[in-house]
Amino acid sequence: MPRSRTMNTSPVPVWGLGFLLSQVGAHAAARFAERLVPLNLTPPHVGVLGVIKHADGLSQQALGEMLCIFPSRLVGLLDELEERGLVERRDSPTDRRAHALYLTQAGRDALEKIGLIARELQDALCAALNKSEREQLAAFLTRIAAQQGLTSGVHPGYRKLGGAEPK
Amino acid sequence: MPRSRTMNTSPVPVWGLGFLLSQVGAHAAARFAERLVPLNLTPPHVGVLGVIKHADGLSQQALGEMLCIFPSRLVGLLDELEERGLVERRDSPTDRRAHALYLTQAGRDALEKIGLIARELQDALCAALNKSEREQLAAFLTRIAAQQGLTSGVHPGYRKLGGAEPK
DNA sequence: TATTGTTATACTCTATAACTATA
DNA sequence: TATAGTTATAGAGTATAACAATA
Repeated sequence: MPRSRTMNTSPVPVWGLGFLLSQVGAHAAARFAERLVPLNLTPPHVGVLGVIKHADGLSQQALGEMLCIFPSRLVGLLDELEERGLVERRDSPTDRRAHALYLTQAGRDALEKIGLIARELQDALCAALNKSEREQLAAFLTRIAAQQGLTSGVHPGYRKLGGAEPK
Repeated sequence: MPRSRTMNTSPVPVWGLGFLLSQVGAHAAARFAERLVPLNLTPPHVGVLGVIKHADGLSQQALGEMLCIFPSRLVGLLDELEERGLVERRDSPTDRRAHALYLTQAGRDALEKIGLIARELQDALCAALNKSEREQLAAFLTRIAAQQGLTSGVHPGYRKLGGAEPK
């Protein structure tokens, strides 16, 4: 009886594709967080920056809904980003209760660096795959994400509660 | 200029394959945890059960090293599994300080149910892919996991600190 | 003196609730 | 009366440190 080509040398059972997705995904997330440390940022910070970049002037309320982050949590994240000079809270022109969020130049620069980090990480993670395999993998994951109702750019790890989607 | 087939309808930027892996992986993990709730178990519990099944009689020390879990944390996890009647702490025959860990019949039954849950989840997660695509995806992820030094069955989420591998 | 498992404590992250000021 | 943002508080999960029994 022939052994399978990918022999299991581990002391523990294999839980299938679900486990594999989760395992590799957690690894990717950990490596990303690691590479953000020199920038003094965390993945949720990056999520916030990314949304503001593409929706300049939005309110904290709107931002929280997009990322499924509680308003109270956003306060801290934005405080940190503002301290570091990456984000500005301006007064909303239409509602004196609300803030309008903007990236500073430093914020845009940081996003550039983050994009570079993400590309380097992608290369490192996919070292085992050639170009066409990477494209296939991306296509598979994109289809899964779409079918599962995941929103592009919204990480379940930002979420409040069980990973609900933004409205 | 033709639009790509997988149009990005999101309010936020796409961070590439690393983000996609992490996003889909976190989703898979959340859905798995969700399906474990009726069994009154969490993913770390499952990791522990899986290792004990394949290394009956091992010590807490050894178990912790395999899963990269701190001994003090293991105490709580094992307390819960013992309370639920899934695991037994017997006296080690060779070292009166140590415990030898064993699954009960209920523990083995629970692992059966968990296996079923994992297979159902896999089907749900991969609804967008046909059989051969799932196999390709599994092959890609297995290669990535191997190249990245991940140990089969050891989830980075169990880990102490930055996702180090077991010795 | 080192190691096994335990307990007690602290720390990090996130959610909940209460509050202020506007609308 | 409801909403935007804030503050204060609490909870979950995990790491660190100190400890008793045994090696």
